[in-house]
Formats: sequence, structure tokens, C-alpha cells
Amino acid sequence: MSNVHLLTIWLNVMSKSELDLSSKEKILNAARRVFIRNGSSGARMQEIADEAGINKALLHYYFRNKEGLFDLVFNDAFSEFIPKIYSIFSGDGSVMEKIERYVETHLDLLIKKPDLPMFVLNEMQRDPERFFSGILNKMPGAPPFEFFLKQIEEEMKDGKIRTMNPRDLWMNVMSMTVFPFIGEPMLKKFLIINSEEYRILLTKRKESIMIFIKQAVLLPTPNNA
Amino acid sequence: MSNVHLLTIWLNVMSKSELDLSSKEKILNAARRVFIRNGSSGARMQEIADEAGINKALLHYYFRNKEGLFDLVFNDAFSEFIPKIYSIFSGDGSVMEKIERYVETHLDLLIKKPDLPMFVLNEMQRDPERFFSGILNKMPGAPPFEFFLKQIEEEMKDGKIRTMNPRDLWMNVMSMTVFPFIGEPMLKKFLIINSEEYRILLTKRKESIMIFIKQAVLLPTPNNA
DNA sequence: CGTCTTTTTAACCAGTTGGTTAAATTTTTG
DNA sequence: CAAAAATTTAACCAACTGGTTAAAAAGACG
Repeated sequence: MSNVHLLTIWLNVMSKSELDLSSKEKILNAARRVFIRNGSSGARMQEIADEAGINKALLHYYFRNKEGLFDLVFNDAFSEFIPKIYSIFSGDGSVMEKIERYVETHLDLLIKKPDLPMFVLNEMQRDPERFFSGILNKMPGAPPFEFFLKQIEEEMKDGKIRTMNPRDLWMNVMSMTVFPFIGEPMLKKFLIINSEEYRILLTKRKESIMIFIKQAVLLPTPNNA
Repeated sequence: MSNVHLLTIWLNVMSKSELDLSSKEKILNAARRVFIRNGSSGARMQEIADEAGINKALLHYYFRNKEGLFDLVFNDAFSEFIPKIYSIFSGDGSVMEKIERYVETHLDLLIKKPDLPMFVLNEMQRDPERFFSGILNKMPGAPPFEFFLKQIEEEMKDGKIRTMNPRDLWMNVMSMTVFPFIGEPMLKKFLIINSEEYRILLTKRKESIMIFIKQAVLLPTPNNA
């Protein structure tokens, strides 16, 4: 009863004082790492507390329960990604320019947080609804996906890019961008390289992917030299 | 003490009478589904028993513990995949022929068991050693990966395929083949299609991928028409 | 029918885990 | 300094979970 009231007050204070410095963020970062490492059910609250350098009581002092903590971490994973995707695909530019901007943006983000896609896709497959009821439909404006698909079709009709199923094109682009961060252990075995060499490969990935896509998709321009 | 002995006898009997009909296989299939659905730590023995249509006692009657059951399921996932990969990449044929055989083979397998890659890659990232100490190094003969990488380099020198980092090529091929089975929930949202349409897309994927790769990689043959 | 294996029932247990609580202690802050 | 907030300590609990056990019941089989 009074518990709920105290919580409300506390939440207001917290969101107002944008200076959530150490402890709360330490916990969130620790939680992300532990959730990624062990999965949502494999993660232990004690482990999160240890990793954050605090104790379990304080953990529950800031975050009511495991589920809530997980949701926060999960939505955080999209808070950076989705808005960027929206702005890229709904903005100006040719199909190839948008693809290039997407590859660059997503790659930069994933190199900073390589464990994210495994975490996100894993939990998304476990509960797809969470994705739908999360950030995705809280974005302002219509999703740019339909618009972008039509744009692809138009450029195909105009002979700017090779004719193919637009969805296959998009699938290929996203696959080549994201999969290396998911299949790392297997790919390292197949490609016979260690973690260092793998990271170097990822660094050069943007150019590699774009050349590959352009060769596959771009038609030799007939008008100018 | 006598427990171990009984177990040994029981194992022999079991492996000899290759007629493990219903119950054992029912359990294994159920286990795979539950492990995929909930992850290794999220899976409950009771749930596996329920899904298999038997009870927990019988489950432990056939499989000592959760860990052993999981290992069986995990290795089963590779028992079909790895040998095929080995035979494709160590066999005869041009780079493009091998890529085509790989895409076709892996795609066929994944369409039958779409949940497998998420399961495998997930647990592989959690414990990469298991993969190394599993089927991979129990295969006869040297791994064909190094050989295939060299074959790619040779064909590039010979001007048969476009020059690029062979590892990037392999990475792209594998990404486009596997990722659609991992990113389904997200891709369905982005591509604005339902599960049925998505499955149709996957069916036509082999041709789509191969055309894409050929355009990206194949040089126009200079000698013949 | 009698024997052997499979399967069920049902109770039980020890360890783990998420979560609580209350008091003490420390840090911050006005 | 004094009040308030943050953090720790430590004990505790209910629920769940993997796993065991023993006896009974149901099938399979010669």
C-alpha cells in the first residue's frame, strides 16, 4: 500500500535528477553483460550484483525484480538502433545510399557492442510480442519499411538497380551486416582465424560488404561515362 | 557402486538394440524443442517430460541428467551438418559449384529444422569449447576449410572470380544462408510479411542467393560466348 | 501363465534462486 | 551538525527445480 506510493515518489525523483551517476548505471551495465552471457533465465541476480560491485539488497532497492530489469536492458538495446534505422530509411537518398548508410551505422554500433544481436534476437525469438509492444510502435510517424520497399521497386523499374525481390535484397544486406556478430565462434573455426584477426576483418567489413552489394545489384550506368 | 555397473550394462543393451522406438526418441525430440524454446537453463525437465508425453521419472530413467540430455541434443544438431560440410568443401568442383552445393544443402536442412541455428549458435557462444571437443575434431581427415580458402585464392588469381578477401566471401555466403532463420521475427517486421509469406521467401532463397552471389563474384568469361 | 521391461505414481529431498525485511552503517547534502 | 538518501549486512522465506526412490501397474513376450 504505502510501498506503491513510496515507489512512485522515488521514481519521480529519479527521473527528475537526470544525474543517475554510478550505482544505477553500474547495475544496468552489469545486467546487460550478465543477461547476454547467460540468457534471461540463466542470469542470476547475485551475479549481476557482484558484477556491478554492489549487493543484492541494493539491486532490489533500485529495480523491483528481475523481469523489470531485463525489460529495461532489452529496450535499451533498441533505443539507439531503431531511431537511426527510421531516420535512414525514411530520409532522402537513393537505395544504394540508404543501404550504405545503414551498413555503416549498424556496423559501427555492433562493433561497439558485439554481443547485442545475439542477446536481442535470442530474446526476440522467445517472446516476439515484447518487440512489438516495445520501442518499435512508440516511434513517431509511420514505419519507413513499406516506403523503402517501394523505393527499391521504383529504382528497379527505372533500371538503376538490377531486378530482384526487394525483400531478398534487404535480407541479404541485413544478413551480411549482422550475422558475423552472431556466428563468430563458428566462423572463426571455418575461417581459421583468431579473435584478433576476426576483429580486424569486422573493421574492414563496411567496404567489403558495400563492394559486394554494388557488384551484385548495381547495373553499369548506360548514360554517363 | 553397483549403480555404475548397471548403467554400463543398460547402455550396452540400449546401443545394441538399435530399435529404440518411441519413448527415447520422443524424449529427444521434445528435449530439442524445449531447449530451443527456453534455452539450456530455461528448459525444465518437467516441461520436456510433458512435451514428450511421459513423466519425469521415465525421463531420468533414460537420461541420467539434464546436462547429458542437452549434450546429446546439441551434438545431434551437428551430426547431420558437419559431415555434409566436410564432404562438400573437400570434394571436387569449382568454388562456385561448392558454394552452390553448400547453400542448397544447408538451406534444405534449415528449412526442415528452422530453430536449429538459433539453438546451436546460442549455446556455442555460451561455451565454444563444446563445439571444439564435439563432432568437429572427431571427423576423419583434415578439415577442408584451409583447402577451400586456398582454392578461392587460386581461382581469383586465374581470373575466374573477382578478387576479394576469401574470408569475406565465405562470410557473406554463410550469412545470407543462415541469418534468415535467426532473424525471422525482426525480418518479418521489417519486410512486412507474415509467417506464411516468410516461409515462401525461404523456399525460393536458394536461387535468390545464388544469383546474388554470382553477380557479385563471377567475372564475365572472356574466352567463350 | 510367469518373467522381464517399460511406465506410472507419488512422495520426498537438498540446493538454488528471486525476493523481502529490518536494522546498522555510510555517504550525501542542506 | 542533522536530516535524508544510499549502501551494507545478514538472516530469512517461499517457490521452484533437478534428481531420487520405491513400489505398484501396465505391457511385452516366450
